[in-house]
Amino acid sequence: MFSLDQLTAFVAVAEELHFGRAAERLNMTQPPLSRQVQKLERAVGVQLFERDNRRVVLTEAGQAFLGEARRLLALVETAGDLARRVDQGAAGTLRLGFTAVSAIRTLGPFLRRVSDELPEVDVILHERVTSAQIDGLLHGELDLALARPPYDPHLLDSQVVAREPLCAALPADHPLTALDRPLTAADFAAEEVISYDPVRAAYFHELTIRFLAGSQHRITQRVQQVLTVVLLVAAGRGVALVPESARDLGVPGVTFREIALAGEPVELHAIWHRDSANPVLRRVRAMLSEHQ
Amino acid sequence: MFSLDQLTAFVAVAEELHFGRAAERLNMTQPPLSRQVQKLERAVGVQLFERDNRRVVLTEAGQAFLGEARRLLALVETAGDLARRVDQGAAGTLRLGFTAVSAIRTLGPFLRRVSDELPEVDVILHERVTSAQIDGLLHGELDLALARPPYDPHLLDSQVVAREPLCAALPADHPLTALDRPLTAADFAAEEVISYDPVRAAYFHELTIRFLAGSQHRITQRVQQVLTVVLLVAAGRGVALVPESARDLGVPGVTFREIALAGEPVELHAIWHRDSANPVLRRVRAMLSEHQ
DNA sequence: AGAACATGATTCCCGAAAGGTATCACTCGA
DNA sequence: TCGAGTGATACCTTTCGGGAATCATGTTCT
Repeated sequence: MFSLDQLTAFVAVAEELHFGRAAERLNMTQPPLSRQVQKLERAVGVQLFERDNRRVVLTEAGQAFLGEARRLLALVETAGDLARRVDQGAAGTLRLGFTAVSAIRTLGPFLRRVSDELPEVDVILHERVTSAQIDGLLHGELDLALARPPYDPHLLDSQVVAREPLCAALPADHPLTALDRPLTAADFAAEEVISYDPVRAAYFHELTIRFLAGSQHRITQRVQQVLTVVLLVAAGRGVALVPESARDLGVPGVTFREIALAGEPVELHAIWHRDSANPVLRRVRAMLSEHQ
Repeated sequence: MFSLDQLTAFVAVAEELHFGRAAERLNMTQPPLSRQVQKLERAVGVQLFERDNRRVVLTEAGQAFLGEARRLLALVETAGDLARRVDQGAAGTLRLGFTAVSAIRTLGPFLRRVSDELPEVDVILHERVTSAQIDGLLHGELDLALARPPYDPHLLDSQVVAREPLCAALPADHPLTALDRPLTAADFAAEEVISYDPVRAAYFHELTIRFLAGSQHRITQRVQQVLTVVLLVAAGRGVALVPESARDLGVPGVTFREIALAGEPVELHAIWHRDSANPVLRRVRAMLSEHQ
C-alpha cells in the first residue's frame, strides 16, 4: 500500500511537472522525491509519469490517478474536523427528555437556542414522565432531562431552568372562581382535591400536601401528569394545584386562580448524569448557565 | 498529519475494542499499536478512545472519526483501480475520426464492439475528410482514424478494417443502366465522369484514374466527399465510381451497377500514430486484429 | 485481604525506511 | 563539442516503527 507522503509527492510533481521544483516546494531535495514517486508507481502498479531526461509528462493513467490523489488528500485534510467539532460538543446528538407541561413554555425556546448556537447538534426528543426521565438518565438512554426533583444527587446534577407559581385549577362553574382574592388552604376544606402520585409525581404531590397541610380536604385521585389533572378538573371531578403554565394547555372548562403563596414556586430543572461522556452536554450546560 | 497505518491501527482497535486482539489482527505486538493510536490522537487533536485499565470505549469524537477513517481507507483501496484500468486501456477516451461513407457500414459495428468489450472507454467522434483526419493524427488531436491511404508510413501505422468493391453510380434514367453486364472503362467513353480531388481525396482519385486508364472520358468535377459525388450523380451531372456502400446512403435517383474488376477493392483503414501514448489505442488495436 | 491475572502504557533496543550529499547518465542548445 | 539542465543512482546519516521486557493499575478468585 502507498503512503500519504507518496501521494503528496506525486501531486506536487504532477503540478510542477519538474522534480526539482516539486522537491523545493515540499522542502526536500530531489533524490528522495524521485524515489517516493517510484515507490508509488510500484505500489499502484502503473507508470504515472513519462520522464524523459528533458521533460516530465503525466501518462493517461497518471492523469486519472491525479484526480483520485487529490480527492484523497482533500479528505485527509478534513477528516479530523468532524471529530474535533464533536469533541468540543459543537456537533453530535443530545437525547433530551421532557414532560408535556415543561414543554409548554420551556422546550421551544430551549430548542431554538440549541439550533442557533450549536447548529450541528441534533436533539432527539423523548417525552416521558419525570420518573421515567430519571431512569433514562441513569441508564444512559438520555443525556439531559427537563424534569423536577427528586433525584439522586450523587449520580445526577441539575440546574433550575424555570420557576413559576403554583395556582389553583377549578371547574369554570365552581363557586370559588367568584372569590376575588388568592385562595388559601381553608378555601379547599370542603373540596375534592385531585392530587398526584406520591412516587411518580412526587414533586407536585409534595407541593400539594404542603399547601393543604392542616386543612380539611379530600384527595380523590392520584395521577402522574399535570395534563391529566387539568382534564379531570375540566370534567368536574374536583379542584387541583398545578403550575401556572398549565393555563397554556388551553383546556376548556377550567379556570385558574392565584393561591396564597405557600413557600417557593414550582421549579423546572435540567438534570444530567454527573459522568456523562457526551461532549454536547458540556456545551449545552455552558449555554444554560451563560445567561440565566 | 496522520498516516494511513495509523488509520488502520485505529480502525482495528475501534472494531476489537481491545489493543491486544487488534494488535494480533494486524500481525504486530501491542506496544507499537498503542503508540500509533496515541500519535493519531495527537495528530487529530482529539481523544478517540476512553481507556480504562479494564476496557476500551470509543469516545463520541472517536465514533465520528471512525466513519471518516473507514471512508478514507476504502478510497485508498480503490484509488489505484481506475489508474490501472486506464493503463491497460480498459478505461479512458478514444478520439476517433471517420468519414461519412466509412460510417455507413463500419462505424456502427465498431462502436458497438468498443462499448461491449471496453465499456469504460468513451469514444469521441470527429467527422472529417480523410486528409483532415491524417492531420489530426499527426497533431495528436485524434487517436484513431477510419480513413483511406495515402499517409506517411513513417509516422502512421494502419490496418485494413473493411474491403468492398468499387461500383458505378449512374443517374436512374441513364442508358447504361439498361446493360445487363459489368460495365467497363469503354462504356464510360462518352460520359461525363465526376471524380475526386487529387489531393484531398487521393485514394478515390487514384482508383478512378486507374479504372478509366486508356479510355475516352471527360472529368467534369473534382470533389472531396463520396456523398457529394452521389448527390451530383443524382442531379444528372454525370456518372461516377463509388464504393459499394454508397448504395446505403439512400440517395434517390441514383442506380448502382457492377463494374469489370479493375484490380483490388476499396479498402478502409484504421490508422493511428506510431507513438501514440494512449493505452486505449493499444486495446482497440488488439480488438481489431483479434477477429479480422 | 491478598495473590494471580488482565490490560494498556512505558522503556529500551534494533532494523528498516526516509532524507541528504555527491555523482552519474543523458539530452539539448550554442 | 561542450556546458547547462534534469532525473536516477550510490552511499551515508537520521528518523521512525516494531519487538521484548517491564510497569501500573484494576479485577477476580480464593
